[in-house]
Amino acid sequence: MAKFKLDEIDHQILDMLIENTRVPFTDIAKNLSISAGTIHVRVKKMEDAGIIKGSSLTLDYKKLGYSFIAYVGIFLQNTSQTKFVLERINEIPFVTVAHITTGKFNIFCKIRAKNTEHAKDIIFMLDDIEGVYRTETMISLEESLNDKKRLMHSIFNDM
Amino acid sequence: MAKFKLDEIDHQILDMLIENTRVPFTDIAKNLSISAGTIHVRVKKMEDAGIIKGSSLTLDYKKLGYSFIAYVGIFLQNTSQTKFVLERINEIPFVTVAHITTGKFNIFCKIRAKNTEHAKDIIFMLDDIEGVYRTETMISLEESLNDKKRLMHSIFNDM
DNA sequence: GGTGAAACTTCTAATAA
DNA sequence: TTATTAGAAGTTTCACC
Repeated sequence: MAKFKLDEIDHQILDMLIENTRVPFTDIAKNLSISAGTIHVRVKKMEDAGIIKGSSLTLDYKKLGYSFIAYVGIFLQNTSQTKFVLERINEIPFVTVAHITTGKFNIFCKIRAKNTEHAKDIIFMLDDIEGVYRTETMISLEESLNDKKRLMHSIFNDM
Repeated sequence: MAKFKLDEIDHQILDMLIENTRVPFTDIAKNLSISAGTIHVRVKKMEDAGIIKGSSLTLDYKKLGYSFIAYVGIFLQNTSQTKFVLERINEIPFVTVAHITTGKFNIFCKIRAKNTEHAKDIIFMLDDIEGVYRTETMISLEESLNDKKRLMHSIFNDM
């Protein structure tokens, strides 16, 4: 996958959009002292290049009653079942992300649940998938998300 | 944390905004056959309630040259150092999320790097934090993200 | 590459129902 | 709570640097 070249202006545009995707292009334009038309063209270019894949809301799942997070490591009976099991896992909506991994586990996923009771149901669903040998759960007591903007700065300064 | 009540209309508004935060309110209004003003009021209400915490871009990190993902489990010498170590971890921009966990590890984090060489540097940084006893790395060979919209449907239908 | 202005679209807040 | 409305604001295109 080729590395796409972003210049300082692209980077500053991304910086503002990362914080708030609905910030008006006119505001970005004022901030960077360039025209709104240019912002539009550059954002479009980054979208066309696939750098910007989309945008999404950040929701407060705790307020929605989903405050339980856990990671579940999955051991398979046989690695040939990886694809099949992964597909089954992805059918469970409360699994937010799944990885095929090297190391201890064959598959590794993150779940978001209402509470321990609900998490238990989800883990049992994972255990019940054909080909799953056993699972190992790590409950998150506290999540701390890192700043996306800071990651982008690091990426950018490395280019 | 109280569970916030969303009705069917709120839910459908979120559905559209989750897919694309810049979708015009007039489009949402047309889709739901209600006025754009109402969309505006409802979105504002969800923002005020903190349900919508913000919005962010989905970027293609692979295209930016960052295709390496790994999870790192951290064992501490002493759990009293948890807060201190977590703070040091959060200073590393390539750590995208960190959790205090029960189970095998004391702290568990996800890193995003350019390649194995770069990942090695990050893991060494983690190892070098005062209070870290040892780390265990799981490399992601393939990541599959679950659909946010589907999670919201499950949450919504459960209300 | 970028600008600036025109034409078009969307937002937002006040008012009314 | 929702709809309407109208002025303000934002987006997008395009001729021209």
